Amino acid sequence: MEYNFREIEKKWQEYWDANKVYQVEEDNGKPKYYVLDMFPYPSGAGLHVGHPLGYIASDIFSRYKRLCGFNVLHPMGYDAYGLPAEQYAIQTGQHPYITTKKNIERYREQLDKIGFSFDWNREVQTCDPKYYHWTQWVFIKMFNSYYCYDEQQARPIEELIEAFEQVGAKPLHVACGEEYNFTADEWKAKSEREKQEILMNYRLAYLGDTMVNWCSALGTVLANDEVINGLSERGGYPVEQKMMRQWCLRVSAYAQRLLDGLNTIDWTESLKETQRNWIGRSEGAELKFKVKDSAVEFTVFTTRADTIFGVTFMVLAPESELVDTLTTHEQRPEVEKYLETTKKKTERERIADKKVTGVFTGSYAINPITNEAIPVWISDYVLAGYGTGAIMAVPGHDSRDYAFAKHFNLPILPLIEGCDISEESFDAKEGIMMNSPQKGKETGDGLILNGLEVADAIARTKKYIEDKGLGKIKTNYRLRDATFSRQRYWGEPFPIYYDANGMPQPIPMDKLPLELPDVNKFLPTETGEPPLGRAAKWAWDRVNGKVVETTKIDNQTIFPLELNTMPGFAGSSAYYIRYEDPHNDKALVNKKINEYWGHVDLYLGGTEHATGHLIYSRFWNKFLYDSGIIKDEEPFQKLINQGMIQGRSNFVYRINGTNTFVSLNLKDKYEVTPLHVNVNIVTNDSLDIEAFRNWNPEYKTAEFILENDKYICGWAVEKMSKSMFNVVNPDVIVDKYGADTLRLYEMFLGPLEQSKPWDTNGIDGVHRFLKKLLALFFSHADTLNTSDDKPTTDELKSLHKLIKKVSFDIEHFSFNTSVSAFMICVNELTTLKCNKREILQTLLIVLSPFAPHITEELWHTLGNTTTIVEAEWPSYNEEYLKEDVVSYAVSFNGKARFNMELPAEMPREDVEKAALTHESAAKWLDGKTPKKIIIVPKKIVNIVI
RNA sequence: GCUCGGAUGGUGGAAUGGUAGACACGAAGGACUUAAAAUCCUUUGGCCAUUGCGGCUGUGCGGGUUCAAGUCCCGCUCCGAGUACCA
Repeated sequence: MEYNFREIEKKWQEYWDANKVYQVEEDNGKPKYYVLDMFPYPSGAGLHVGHPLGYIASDIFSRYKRLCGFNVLHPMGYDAYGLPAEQYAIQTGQHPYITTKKNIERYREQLDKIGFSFDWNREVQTCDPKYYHWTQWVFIKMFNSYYCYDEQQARPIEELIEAFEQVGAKPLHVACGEEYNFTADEWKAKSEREKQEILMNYRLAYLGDTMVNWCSALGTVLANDEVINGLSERGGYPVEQKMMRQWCLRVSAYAQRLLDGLNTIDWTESLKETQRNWIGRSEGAELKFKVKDSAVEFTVFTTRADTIFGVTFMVLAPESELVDTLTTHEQRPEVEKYLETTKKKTERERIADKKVTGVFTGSYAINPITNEAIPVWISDYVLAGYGTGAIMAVPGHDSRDYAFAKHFNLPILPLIEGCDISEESFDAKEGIMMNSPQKGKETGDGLILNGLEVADAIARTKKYIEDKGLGKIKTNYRLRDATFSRQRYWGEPFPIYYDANGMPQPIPMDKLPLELPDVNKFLPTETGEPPLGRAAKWAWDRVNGKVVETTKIDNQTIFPLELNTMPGFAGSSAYYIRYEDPHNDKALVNKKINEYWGHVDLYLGGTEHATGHLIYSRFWNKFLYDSGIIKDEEPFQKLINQGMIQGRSNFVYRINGTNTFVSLNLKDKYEVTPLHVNVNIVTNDSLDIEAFRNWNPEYKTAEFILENDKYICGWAVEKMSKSMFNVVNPDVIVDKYGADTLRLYEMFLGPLEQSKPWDTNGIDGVHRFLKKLLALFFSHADTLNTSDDKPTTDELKSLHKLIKKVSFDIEHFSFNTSVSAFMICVNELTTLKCNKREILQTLLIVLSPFAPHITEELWHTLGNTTTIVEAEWPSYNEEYLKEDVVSYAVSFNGKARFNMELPAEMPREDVEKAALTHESAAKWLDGKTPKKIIIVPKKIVNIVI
């Protein structure tokens, strides 16, 4: 029987498509299960062999859940806004929409070949106005909301206005960018414009002057997670800090809930840890310092309140507003010179430059506990964006303060008994306090920490600070608000126009979507405005509620529209919700439908989204939850990170100065240069010499020194990339071996969550397995050769062992060992010459999630008229797994020595006796009486001598 | 620096504290064949013995707990990932 996978796979893919086999609807009679893959950005290179890894795993799981009786939602779509299409547009003038559309078609073609069970009826594309309608809608809702800490949720902004009118700002406990203390009367006295400006500090989507990561090469700002080591994630261009007026999302308001939520979801510990670090909660205290001979006061944040007696100087960030106030006349020239040099440095240079720099302000601060005057310095090692932008420096116990003190010759005071600070600071939070206060410097009813453990000293000091009103206990988070503006064309337009006061106003919800306008070029304008500044038709007619020509702007009825667009994560933050109800043009999602599908039960994707998409999406989701739009607070219940597939590059070795190539194991005899060779012309590390000659004209006349008549290539694991010639397309594999082989092989490669190189060396084994499977069904004459006889015990044993193993493995995402189990089972059945219909039929069901095409084909060959998708997952029967005869391993002092076969039901004493009287036992016992005999359920008899 | 992973044959990788190396690749030998492909069979961690069918050793290194450790505990080494002037 020939395994004609091309014909089989084409036939069933067409059948599933024509009969809408994988379309799902809400069904209250069945439990739901939602399996989601991170949707891909459709790049021009197409899918490589790494992409489908997660998709195959999730598809296996979906198919399994379906067979178990769940109503499975398993959709797919495209994250279609992104930089590459726009960069390509800038270079070629081709509209990003065209590029994107073409790439999506290619992706779809590649995906279809692998036989996924996606419900394509639910496909979404983030660049589709019908989709981004709801991205814009959520943005307006965020604009019209603020965050209330008392209720721990987002509330409509009208409630805040009402509170201002009744009690003013001071008593409110809400998230805001700037602290206000106005009274209700003061609020009422403010102008409309002033009110709007104040409200902007409370909105969850707000326009704010913030330090942004500005990338001039890309001409846009970037979010924190898009910057890696001071370079842009895309392209690796330098990024500098710049003050800009930008749209931001108040993600920081949700910091605590984002942290708490991690305890309720089933993610890997390492991913949760990454998010915890990113959120960066730190508990400490804010402490007020008075400035000597001045009314000025400023606050610092510290987690080490216990070190207050070791503060020998203060440091301000260069960007701090206090710099100007605290700089004395004499110091001003020097300070200004310093500010000038730090401003010129990019973030990257600041980090890279390990040199200690700083300047004295001329002012002194008063330590609120010791009342000592200490100098205030400025240095760029203090960040403006964290805490208060000012610190109390404790050089004895902080390495950065230590380096600074050493450099500028400032005093260093040890505070912990027995610590050695002659070479470096003692940063550990442990030990017994001393010098707190120093001998002879005790004050009145002062604080005494000497003799306390650090942890107790921190607690005591915090309490003292609060009791005396010197400051307050404070929790800080590292998590910043997300900058939400991009100076780009290919993104969602903001549904915002600017009124006569220059204040942003959302366009009415019922006028959404606000469609992305056409532009003649995709670059920023000559005056430096974003590309949307080129749009001819990009002004808002408030009266008629529509977009009109830009030339008509009069700031009376026609207003300018926002020129920025939204970042990549805007469209990917709620796509999972949209899949639930993708065609709804009245709401993001119908409430009843969301009641049914709820959150994603299983989410599969790469770790690279840990601090980007997976934070934003959780934030976005919590906001929608607060607004009563969806029912679950956490979007992704269980999350599995599939590992990356790396490339496995092949090398040929050219003898220097010749066009002769020498095989791997002979290369040491020559002076050679290794060269990358296209992995697609190498099989099992053996080079296809003809293909190599044709690959590149340079090698047309190449000569070879072979070993065993073969040219063996060297190899290395590298990133999969075009330049290494190691990119493997899934289609190539599908054409050569079929989709079922690809699916099985990708799973067989190793544990799902582990990164591993793509290596086709073992693919023949998996392909062979499918051929063996076919052979079980057919006689040599290509005719179906199955029997309706009752299966034997051995056959049932083999089958039930398989069902048990595969069920367990799928639930635990251990797909690689499942594939092994199939191979073992088919080998056993082949040995048993099993052709029993009952056995084979069940085998097909269990295999079908992994290899849907061939199982479907055989399923029908056996005479079934429904698809295998409608079958029922079999349960296993322990009865069949019992053994009649048990093989015991007999060990002496834990070391196994011999085996013996005994009836399964034999009592313990008889097993012991059999072990001791076994002919092989005498040698090990050597006449001694055993001290102890242990029989464990694992069929091991351990005899302790 | 900090946090989290990981280390098992020539290779990818199996092993709820219980016969380490399942399964697969590769390699070697053999069968079929004029030959090749395909297919099938045998061997395959290392060392020794292979005209005694056995012995020793072995999961990065050093200790420990246990009748029994790849697995648990303590201390290292190396590799990978994330993160970093976060006070």
